[in-house]
Amino acid sequence: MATATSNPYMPSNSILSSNSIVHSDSGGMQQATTYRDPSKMVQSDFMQGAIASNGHMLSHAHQWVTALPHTDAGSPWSTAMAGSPLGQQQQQQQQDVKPSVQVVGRDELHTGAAPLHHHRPPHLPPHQPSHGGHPTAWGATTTAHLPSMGSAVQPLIYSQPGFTVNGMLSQAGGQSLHPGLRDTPELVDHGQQHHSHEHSDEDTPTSDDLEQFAKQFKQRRIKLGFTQADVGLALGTLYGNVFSQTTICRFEALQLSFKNMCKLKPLLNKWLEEADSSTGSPTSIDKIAAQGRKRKKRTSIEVSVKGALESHFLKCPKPSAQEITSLADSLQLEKEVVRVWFCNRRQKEKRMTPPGGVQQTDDVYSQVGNVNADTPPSHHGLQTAVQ
DNA sequence: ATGCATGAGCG
DNA sequence: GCTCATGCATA
Repeated sequence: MATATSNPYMPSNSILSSNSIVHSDSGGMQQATTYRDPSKMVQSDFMQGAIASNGHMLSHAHQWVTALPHTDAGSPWSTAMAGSPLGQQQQQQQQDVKPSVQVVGRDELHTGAAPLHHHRPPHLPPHQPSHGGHPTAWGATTTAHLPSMGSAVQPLIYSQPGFTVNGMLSQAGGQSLHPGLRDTPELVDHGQQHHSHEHSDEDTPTSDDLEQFAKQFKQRRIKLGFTQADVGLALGTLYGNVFSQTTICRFEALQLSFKNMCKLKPLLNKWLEEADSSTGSPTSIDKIAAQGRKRKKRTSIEVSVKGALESHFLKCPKPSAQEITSLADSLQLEKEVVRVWFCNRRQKEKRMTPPGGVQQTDDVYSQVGNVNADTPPSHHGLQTAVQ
């Protein structure tokens, strides 16, 4: 596995910060937390790739995992991404890790990809490592947020017209989820998206475009022999923004918000072009070295408890602090856990592909008010088929 | 592939 | 405290 350690980014301060905080959180007794293991290795592309080889994990006991490998490293750009420099990076180590070896997780297999070669997308010298890792409560590294894209650099247009979620719908752009939401600008909306269909990346794509692109993207990616993790890493070397396997996966499955999909599409599109044009050189980026940081152990909520939460959610998606407290109390969960659960549940509601997978039962065909982006359901190919 | 978590922003 | 973008850790 290679945890190489050689990365351009991140010096080595990492390892030291680890433990110390064990912090047993409040109750501590969550009934269901599973204590598993923080394996100490980098999991780079783990699952997707082959689990075969390793796969073992050990278990530790604290709740707060200590030092995990964290790829934050990839995120050097902390806030300063402006233009900085840095560059150099050495790519490479030895490569080919994935394609061939890969036992290939899922997709790759059935689709039949049998990549023999790997190409290596040319890396550009993008980010800079600066980023100070300021230790925060328990850890340190910063998070990877890219200010850059969010605001300045990228030209995105956030449109979020009537997009809302198809599944749940909340008709009209004002979705039911209430408040805050994005600012909801009305900027886009008017004009523009209706006639044009094939926009590539410049204009705001429609849900259909995104769905189509995602599907195509996945196919190409697989054909080329790259895993989702590879792509995420490549984006970092190419553009300075590293993404995890999770994000790529969610993009392909349309499990991101419309806005987020729009933001990522151009990047992935570019990678695609790069990828299929460059045939041949193998590379594999390095997997970033482990970083130390403490993260709360993932709480595992029992099914029955989940059911209860789910049912409360249906009644009230946004419980007040008090309600959360009492709910937490009755379910014997930490308040924070419950709060986060609701946040995540709400977020799920906003994805392009609805939570239950179930779309609104009825009119899938008769769409009503969505003018533009609207829901993909119509012909939704739903990712179900694929993955 | 997904569940729970973190953290930047924004009130 | 929420939303939103993201990701570690998991199943």
